[in-house]
Amino acid sequence: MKLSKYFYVTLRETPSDATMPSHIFLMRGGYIKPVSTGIYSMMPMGFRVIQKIVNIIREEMNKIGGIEVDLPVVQTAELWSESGRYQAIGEELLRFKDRNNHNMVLAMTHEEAMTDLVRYVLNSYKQLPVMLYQFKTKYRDEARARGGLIRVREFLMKDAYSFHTSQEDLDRHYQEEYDAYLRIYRRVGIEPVVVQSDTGIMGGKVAHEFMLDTPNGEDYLILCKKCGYQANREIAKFQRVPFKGDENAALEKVATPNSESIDELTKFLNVPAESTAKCVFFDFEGKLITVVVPGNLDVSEIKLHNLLKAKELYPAEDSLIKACGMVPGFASPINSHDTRIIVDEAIADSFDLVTGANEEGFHFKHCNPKRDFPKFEVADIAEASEVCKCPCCGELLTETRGIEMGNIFKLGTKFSESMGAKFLTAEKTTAPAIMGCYGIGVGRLMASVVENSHDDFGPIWPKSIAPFQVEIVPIGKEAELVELAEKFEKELEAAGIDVLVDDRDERPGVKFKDADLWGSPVRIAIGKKGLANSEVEWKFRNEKDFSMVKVEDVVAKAKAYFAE
RNA sequence: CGGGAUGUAGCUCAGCCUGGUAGAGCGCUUGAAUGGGGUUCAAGAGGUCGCUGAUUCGAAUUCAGUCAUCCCGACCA
Repeated sequence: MKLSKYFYVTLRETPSDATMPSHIFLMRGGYIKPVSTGIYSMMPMGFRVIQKIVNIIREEMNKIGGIEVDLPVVQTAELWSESGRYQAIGEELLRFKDRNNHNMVLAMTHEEAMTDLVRYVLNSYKQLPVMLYQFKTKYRDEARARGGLIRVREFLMKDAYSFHTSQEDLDRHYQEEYDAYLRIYRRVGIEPVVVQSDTGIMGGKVAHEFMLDTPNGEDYLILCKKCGYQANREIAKFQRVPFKGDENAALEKVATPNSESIDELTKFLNVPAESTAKCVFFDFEGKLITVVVPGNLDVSEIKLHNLLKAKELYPAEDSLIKACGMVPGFASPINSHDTRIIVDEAIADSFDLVTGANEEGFHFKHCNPKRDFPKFEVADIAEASEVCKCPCCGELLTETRGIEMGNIFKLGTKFSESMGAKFLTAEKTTAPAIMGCYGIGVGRLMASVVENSHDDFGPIWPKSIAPFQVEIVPIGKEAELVELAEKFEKELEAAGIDVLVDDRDERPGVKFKDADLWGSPVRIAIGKKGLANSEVEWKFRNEKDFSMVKVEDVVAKAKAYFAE
């Protein structure tokens, strides 16, 4: 490809609204063009990368028996009502009416449509297992799109769905998907961190997320460096270390003026945070939920969501807290009423705690929850952090941040049951198919690769997905330079290598800066000086220095490098 | 949905406080010199200052509303 005939743009300056490296370089290199919040056009440079990622994923899906299909984005509300998700999902699902006034949605995922397809065909256990997948646009009306392609509203996703006759067969295939995912990420140069994750609106029990470990990540990950326990912080478990002082000491009210926060309280009383019981309040369907966790930990709202099976959960207003007999800032379940009390496991086994007295400016010392609290439930409700111990081996946990590049779920029969994707077993009984689903956001993966691999000048693409694998840069416009560039272009393309020739009448500096933004693994500069010795300059994008290569060796060297 | 900020040339921004003929750099067009990390010179093209309304003799500038975009938080298969 000759650059003079291509459709491209590069930006000299960083767009004012971009902060993440992937966003900056995808904009500056002319890979993407914003159209609206979280909605982007793919320009030719970006589309080339997307297509290469798609091909890698397709190869790996086919390897494990996947069969490609293509389902619609525009779907009826009726279909989503069958699974219950038309009602269960909030504003993230974009709803609208067609000209006949029918309620419609833009699909944010395809479990319903895929289950609908399978039930149309499925009769017998002999047809299972089957795994269907597609590359399809999803629309999610995100409350807050951000970070270029990291979190968008419209995006291309590879979504796969498997259907099985038994849990064992799902387990077997789930492992195949897991392994295929590892191969996919490694082929684009990323070693993912795989964590246990929440199943959210998908339902199901087991799920894993494939994360890029990066300080720019939106998700928090809890890792054990010793035994390998890895989980999304949302659901991470940890060993409780109950605080145990004097079990029999009587409640004692102490004045704690201006000590509304745990920080102020522990300083005032000179006690450790883990010896305090912190109350956090939520409004669940109009009723007050009182959650009690150790003062050094936070409540995991996801764990609470799952425990309550809540669709919506909000922080409680002070008026609601007071109506139940508690005083914000000085609260505890002691003497409260009309509230469901959920106590973290650590608190349930602790005693001699400091907690609120439900009176402005006062706390209780020596609180023993089992003795002093009204009836309460015990649950794993606190959020894991770096002060917590591994649930498996007891080692101190570490925390890092990640970008979710993909996920896999064991769905079970949530959709097949509700939508009637059933089959006749060998025993002549009817059973719903057992399902799994597996997703990869293609654009987010492209951005993740840039986050993972770039320098101050642009992306450093792996050769598997670089828009062009070789960029040829003639320095000057003498006929012999141009002719040699064309010769290289023809011969390399004949060898199946993607080549970009910068045939513009531009200064070398301009060409090199642009080449860095396009990140080809190999750059070949053809200059008069080198040509005097029949040599050209060969430079790897990920190395600082270049080497001189004889003109006659260039094509063979490139072939060898890209054959690796 | 809360909090903060920004909308002026293709891009990055100044001008606004204190109202009076629309600015710079880069990019683009033409010409010339140059030619190994965004070179230089000359001549040009390009903007109803996000939109609507109000105040005023006069609004990019003041006021009100509205739309859009970004950042932080909430939310997020």
